[in-house]
Amino acid sequence: MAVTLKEVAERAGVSRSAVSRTFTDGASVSDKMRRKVEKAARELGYSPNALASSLTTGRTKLIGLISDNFHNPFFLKAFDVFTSGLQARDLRPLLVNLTSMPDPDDAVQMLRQYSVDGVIVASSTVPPSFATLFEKANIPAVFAFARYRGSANSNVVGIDNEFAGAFAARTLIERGYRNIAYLGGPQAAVSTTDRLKGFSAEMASHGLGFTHTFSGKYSFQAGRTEMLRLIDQGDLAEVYFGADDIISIGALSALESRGIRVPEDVGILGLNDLEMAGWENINLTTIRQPIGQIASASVDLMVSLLDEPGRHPEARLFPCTLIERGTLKPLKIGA
Amino acid sequence: MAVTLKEVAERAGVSRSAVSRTFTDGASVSDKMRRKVEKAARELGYSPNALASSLTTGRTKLIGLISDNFHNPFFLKAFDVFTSGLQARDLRPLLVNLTSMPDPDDAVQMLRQYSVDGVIVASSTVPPSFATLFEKANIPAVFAFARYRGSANSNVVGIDNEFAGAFAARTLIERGYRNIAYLGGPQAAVSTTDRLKGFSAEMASHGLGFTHTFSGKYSFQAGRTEMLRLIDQGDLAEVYFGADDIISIGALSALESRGIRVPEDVGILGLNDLEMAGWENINLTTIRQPIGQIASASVDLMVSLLDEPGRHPEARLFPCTLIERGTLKPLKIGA
DNA sequence: ACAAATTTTGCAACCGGTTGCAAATATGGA
DNA sequence: TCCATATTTGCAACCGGTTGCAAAATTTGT
Repeated sequence: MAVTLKEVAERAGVSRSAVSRTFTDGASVSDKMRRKVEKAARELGYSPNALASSLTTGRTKLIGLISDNFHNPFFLKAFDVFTSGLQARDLRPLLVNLTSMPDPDDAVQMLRQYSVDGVIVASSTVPPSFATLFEKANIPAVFAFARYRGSANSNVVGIDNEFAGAFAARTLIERGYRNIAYLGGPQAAVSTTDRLKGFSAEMASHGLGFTHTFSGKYSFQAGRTEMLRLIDQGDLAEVYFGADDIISIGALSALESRGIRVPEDVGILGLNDLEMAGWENINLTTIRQPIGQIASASVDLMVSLLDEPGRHPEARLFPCTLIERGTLKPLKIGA
Repeated sequence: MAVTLKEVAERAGVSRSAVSRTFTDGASVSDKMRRKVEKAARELGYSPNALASSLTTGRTKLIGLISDNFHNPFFLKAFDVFTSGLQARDLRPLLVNLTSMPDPDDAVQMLRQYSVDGVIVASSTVPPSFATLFEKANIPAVFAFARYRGSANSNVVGIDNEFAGAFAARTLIERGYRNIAYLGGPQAAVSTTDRLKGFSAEMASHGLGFTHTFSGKYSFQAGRTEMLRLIDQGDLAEVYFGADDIISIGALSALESRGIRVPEDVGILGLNDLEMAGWENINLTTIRQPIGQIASASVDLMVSLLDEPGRHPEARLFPCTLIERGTLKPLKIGA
């Protein structure tokens, strides 16, 4: 159907190799030849078949982009940066939606079949099997928004979730809160559990206890439902650290719908700094995770991995900062 | 690097064709043979190379998914449905972010090189060149959330934007509003201009005039900025139809930040019914565009196109419904 | 103008599969 | 049991490119 190299060669009256060479840069072709071939190619509307060439070159320029979070708006930004970053480097994202796969390991299998050059896993609820499966398949993998295992044995880009949890606890304590609670995302998400771990350690180091609960998903509804449950159960804490903005915004909505004032009656601290957190009608105080930087660094790391196959696994962690808005009582000056 | 068909054939002591056949269903292989081959394949960890086979079969099962809207959360939902729908049908989405391409036509070129079986264009600001380019390249294309041209000469799935605009006007007029304005998205988006067209016609048929302005993008900030401009310019209308929820929510935020009450001082009507529109802290009255259905129908249509190449172009349009929330004054009973 | 060095070109094998066709094997009927 | 028929298997060519190698053409030096 499509025009092939052979047809171009015939029309230009040259060998197939010659045509191939004019379309691979760095190959030796005379100007005369190049012009002849380009003319024929233009006339025929030829464009080389990337997949056929991948067969011999061993590179498809396909990068698997795996995610399982299509409910948190956070990922739209991430997708934007991932895709434009990959494209800018002449790589193409093959998107995999883990949510709708019966067995997550099928994703690995599928990406193998499509000979992707590498994989970016953008998820914090990723099955632990992934790292080893990709390693066994010899596919370089970058885990974005994932857990940093201390001894970096896989490529990780993100924040230090334990640190972020501790930072949250410290922030709340500094604000004078004592009756503090942790409102997590899904228990299966390493982001939620690691943040809890750091949060817990920091609380303990101040001699404070706290309660914690989980929402089933990283979604508005999950956060809202969980907070409604807490309200109905009575005995609210003075402040909640929601392990993600989308959870926190859901919680905020639950509080509002029950007439509980924020931050006067209950405080909320989020994490992420979603665009929505800054909307006037939400105005959530939160800890900022630099989403764009993380996505962008993940692509950079992927490219390094491709250039330098034997490379040591590396973790790239970014700092978090507090974004002061309206859902926490202010820091008392001089307190 | 990876295990090939040939190695499996050697280990199983059979021909390469035999191995190929056990992995393509509908091929004639005896049970004995199948078992032998599967055993060898399992031992070697073989998985067939989808790209190599595409070379002879002419099908890659790759579907280009083109979009240029990575700011409107609306698309996250769309992506979710697109990707899971495609996966469920054994197709793989190759994502293209138009925003970051210097020349949109490059996208077509790229997708040709990767021999995609089809393309889903999810955008309402798509260059008109696309339809013809894909047709010339003989790649079936579905335009989701796009303009329905009356005489369907391309495959379109979405809503009837002119009708939706008229519906909006009618709704506002029924509510007793007379000083009405239209707050559009980007002028380049056919969704914005078509909605305006229908809106305009309906207003005219009631003998009413109205003003309209555009926001540069479909984004919160664009809507907010434009509404701030309108406020500062003085002379606000009684009600605004925001051509998209994200624009409307931005406008809402602008009004709130200036102490203008909604719906008492100014009314807002959105379009889309984003998840956020339903959040208590936003509570936007809006016209619902069935995003999931549209995405899902787009995938269905794509599959039909693949099964039946000579098929006539078709438009699938979905109805819109009003979602009553808190940003419009109520319909007076018996009025 | 000629030989040596350099560049350009084409041949042919290969990448990892598929598939039409004919040979080989299995099945059924009498 | 033997032959006709149906099924399974392997051969070899092909899909659309790439690439090592040697032959052909060009450039360089003198």
